[in-house]
Amino acid sequence: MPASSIRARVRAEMIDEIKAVARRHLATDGANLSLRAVARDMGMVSSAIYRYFPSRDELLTALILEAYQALGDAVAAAVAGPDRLDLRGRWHAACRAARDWALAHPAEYALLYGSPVPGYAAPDETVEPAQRPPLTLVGILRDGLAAGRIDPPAEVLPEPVRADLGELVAAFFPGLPEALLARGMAGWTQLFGLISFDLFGRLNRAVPHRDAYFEHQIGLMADLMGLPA
Amino acid sequence: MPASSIRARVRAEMIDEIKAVARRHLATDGANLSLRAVARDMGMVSSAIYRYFPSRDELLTALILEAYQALGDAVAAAVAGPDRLDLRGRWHAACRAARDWALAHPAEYALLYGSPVPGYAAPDETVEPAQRPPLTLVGILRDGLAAGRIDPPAEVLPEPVRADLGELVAAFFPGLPEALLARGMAGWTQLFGLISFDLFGRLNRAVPHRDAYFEHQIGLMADLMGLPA
DNA sequence: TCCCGTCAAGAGCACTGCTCTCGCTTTTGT
DNA sequence: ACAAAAGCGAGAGCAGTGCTCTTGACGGGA
Repeated sequence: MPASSIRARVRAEMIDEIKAVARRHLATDGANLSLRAVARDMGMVSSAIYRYFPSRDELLTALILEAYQALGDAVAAAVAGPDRLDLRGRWHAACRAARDWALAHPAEYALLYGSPVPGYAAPDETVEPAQRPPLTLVGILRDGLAAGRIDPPAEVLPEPVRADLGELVAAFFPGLPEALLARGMAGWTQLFGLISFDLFGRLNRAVPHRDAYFEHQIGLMADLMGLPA
Repeated sequence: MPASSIRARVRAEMIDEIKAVARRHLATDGANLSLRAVARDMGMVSSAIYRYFPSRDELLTALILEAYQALGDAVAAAVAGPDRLDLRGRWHAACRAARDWALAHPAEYALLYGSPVPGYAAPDETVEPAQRPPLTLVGILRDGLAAGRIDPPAEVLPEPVRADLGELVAAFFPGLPEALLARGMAGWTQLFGLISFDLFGRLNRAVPHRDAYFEHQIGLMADLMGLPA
């Protein structure tokens, strides 16, 4: 008796192939990719797809999970590249990795960070992978603070904000000043905004040299977060 | 002979009603609203809609244009409220107006700033209205600089960035230092990111008090842009 | 060997955007 | 005032969609 029966093996390969074909369709059709078209591309009848994914939304969820995984891995790998205390280098590397991944997989990025798909509600299993990129970014600040290379911001946060961020600090970065977390989240927000504007064509006419623009704007946020030059 | 014939009057009313019904459907169906459903809601047959909008995309374009107009008006009105030299007040008012409009019209905001609709290419007529909000925001910086209340940033921009932003400066804000424009665009990017994260549910679990969070993060960007307290 | 579970296939339902034709009414030109 | 032209709603129809259900064939565990 094989550890995985022939059936199970074939089934796993089928699922992988469906996801691969669906990813291709995602690039042209966005979130309303067609199961029938995927089935056609695979030489099967549409109803057969439902043996592997009980609905179109489940297929979407699988693609979303894989995309989060890929983006999270890319950012994590980038952040681990430079010396641990080269804060600015790590910040830039992480941001660049996120943007590069997005430019290489625009449809998947849009699926993750674009408008929510009308009838679709992201299941809970997506929340943890979705948190990885911002957590990785803020991790740079944690490291810098621990090494004494970042001075925590002087400002005191107004109350409801401090309490909310305090919960996040307690859960993910014990000891991190809330004001520093706030600046880290600003950096993450800016990164998302820069990538989205770029990808969704908002800079098309205005800024021809988008790589350089991105690097500079990312550097501005590094200043705001207090990363030493 | 009436200045506008009965037919023309009825036609204009029809177009308005179609847009109104479509806006309602937008809220539930997002960008894939259905012409047939709109027609059903109006008690007509689907083919009749095509007398008024030659395609679904044209209807979308009309909705997009009106949405840009509404958002642009809201931001412009907010910016004109406070004293002209109350830079921080104007910045906060403008950002708040944009967010309020987005929260009141989430589907329309998603149409403007969410993932691009798959088969749809925004016609040229949308580019000017799309520029209004950021131009209004940077206008605050122009006013502050002219009044001597903002010190232009000390940094020198790396070359391709300076040249690109120089074109924008020449076109829209003659005399404005490119570095200041860069910071204004960072503010606009951050505003878009904050609203999107809020609207697309990315803060749901993490930040319960989103109004206060928004105000604080917007204030951070005011600091970055050099707005005096 | 037998039988149960899995599979692909096909038909079918309700829906979509869009086109075309058919009559009817309003507007326009003479 | 009358006819031609243009605008209009209704309906049928085409190709496509997600999804369900039934049918028949095949493989693997007992």
